[in-house]
Amino acid sequence: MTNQAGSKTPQVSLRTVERLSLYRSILEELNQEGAQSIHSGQLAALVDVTPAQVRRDLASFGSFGNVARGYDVRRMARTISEIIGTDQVQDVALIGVGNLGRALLSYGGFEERGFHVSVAFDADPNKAGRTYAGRRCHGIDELETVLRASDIRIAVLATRPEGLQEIIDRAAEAGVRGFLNFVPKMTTTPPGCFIEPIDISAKLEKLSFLSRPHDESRKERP
Amino acid sequence: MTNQAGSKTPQVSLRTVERLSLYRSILEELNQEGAQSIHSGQLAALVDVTPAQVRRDLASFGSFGNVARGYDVRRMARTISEIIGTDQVQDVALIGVGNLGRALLSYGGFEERGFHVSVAFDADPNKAGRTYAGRRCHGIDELETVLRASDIRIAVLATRPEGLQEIIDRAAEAGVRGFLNFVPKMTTTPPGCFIEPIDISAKLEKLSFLSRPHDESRKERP
DNA sequence: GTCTGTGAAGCTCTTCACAGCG
DNA sequence: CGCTGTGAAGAGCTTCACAGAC
Repeated sequence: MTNQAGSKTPQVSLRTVERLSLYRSILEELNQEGAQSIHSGQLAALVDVTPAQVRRDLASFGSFGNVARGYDVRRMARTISEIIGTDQVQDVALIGVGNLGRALLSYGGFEERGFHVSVAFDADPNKAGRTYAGRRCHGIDELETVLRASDIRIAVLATRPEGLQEIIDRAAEAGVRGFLNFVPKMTTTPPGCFIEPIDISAKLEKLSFLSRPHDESRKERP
Repeated sequence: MTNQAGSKTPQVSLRTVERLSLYRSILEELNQEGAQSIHSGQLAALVDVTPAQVRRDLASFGSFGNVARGYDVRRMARTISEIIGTDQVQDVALIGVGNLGRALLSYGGFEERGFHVSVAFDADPNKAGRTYAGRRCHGIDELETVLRASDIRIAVLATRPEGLQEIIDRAAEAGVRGFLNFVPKMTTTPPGCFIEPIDISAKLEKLSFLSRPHDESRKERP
C-alpha cells in the first residue's frame, strides 16, 4: 500500500488516532472477555461508526485482517498501543493541585490506560512539600529540575490562568512535548509541542446550542 | 445564499459553533477592556485561525460587519450568546459527586460562562442529604422529580461506569437533552438527545501519539 | 487604499462499491 | 457465499481571491 517510498511518514490522520483510542479500549475489553477475533462490522457497531471507517482506520497502518476471522483482538490491541505509544507506562506531570488537580490525582482511570501521574507541582508555597494522593507536591521553582530528572514528556495543566504561558514555556524547555490543558485560556504553543485544550465550558456551550428547543434536522452523534 | 426556502434551518456547522465559543470569550474580554470594534484579522490572530474563517463563521448567521470598523464587539458577543443559548443563565445538574464531581462543583468557571450547577445527585446514600459547595446532594431516587422541578436541560455525568446508561435514559425521560459525559464508557444516545464525551485518557493517548520521538512533518495546532 | 461577504477552488475525511481471497 | 482492502465518488470544511462598500 505504499505510503511514501522509504520515508518515516506514518500518515495516520488525527481523526483516526482518536478513534484508535476507542478501538483499543473496546478491544481490551473484548480480550478480557475471551474474544479472539472480530469483524469490522461488529467493532463498528460497538464504537458507532461505519464498517468502512473501521477497515480504513485499521488498514492505514498496514493490513492485519484475515478474511475468514476478521481481526485478531489481542494483536490489534497491542499494535494500536504501539502506534499510540502506550505499550509502556508513561509518566505524566500534573501542574496545579487545586480542586481539579486533586480530583485528577485521585482518578484511577489513567493507570488503566497506561499513564502514571508521577509528579505534581503547585505555585502555592503552602502546597509545596505536602503530599496529595501519595504524590509529593513540588514547588514551581523545582519545575525544570524534577521534569528533567523524571524525563517527563506529557504534562496536565490545571493551574490558574495567570502565568500559564510561562509554565508552558518552561516545561517545554525542560523536555515536555504534550500538554493537556484544562485552563480556559488561549496559549501559544512552543515549537515542536502539542497542546490539547479541554474547555469544559465550551463543551457546555456546544450542548446548549445543540439542545435548544427548535433544531429538528440534526444528527444525534456529532 | 439561500439556505432552504422558508425553513427554520440555522445551518451553523458544529465546527463553527465550537469556534463561536472561542470568539465569544475573546469578545467578552475585549469588551471589558473597552474595545468597541474589531477586524476579522485581529480576531483571527487572537483565536489562531485564518481571517477568512472568522468572516465565514460570523457571516454564517447573517452579516454584521461594517467595512470601515469591522465588527461591533458588544453586539457580536450578544448575538453569539443568543445563538448558543447562553444569553440567560442555564441551570445544569451534576450527577455523581465523587472526586471529579466535587471538583466541578467548586469550579467557578461555569458561572462566568452562563451556567449554574444548581443540583447534584449521587447514588451513594451517605452522600445524599449532605451539602457540597453549597449545593444539596440528592439521592438518585429523586432524579426525575428534581430534574423536572428545576426544568433542567443539561446534565454533567461524573458517576461510576456502572449504571450510567440507566441514569442517562432516566434523565432524558425527565427532560434532559444534553449530557456532558466524563465517564469513559460507551453509551447509547436517547432520541433527541446529545452526548458530549470528555475522555481524558483518550486525549492523553492522542498527545502520546503526537509527541512520540519521530514524527517530523506535522502541524503544531491540531 | 482597507475590509467585508462570498463564489469557487482546494483539501481532508468518509462512504460506496467492488475485486480478490478464503 | 462473507469479509477485507482500496480506488473512486461524495460530503464537509477551509482557504483563496475578488467584487463591492466605504
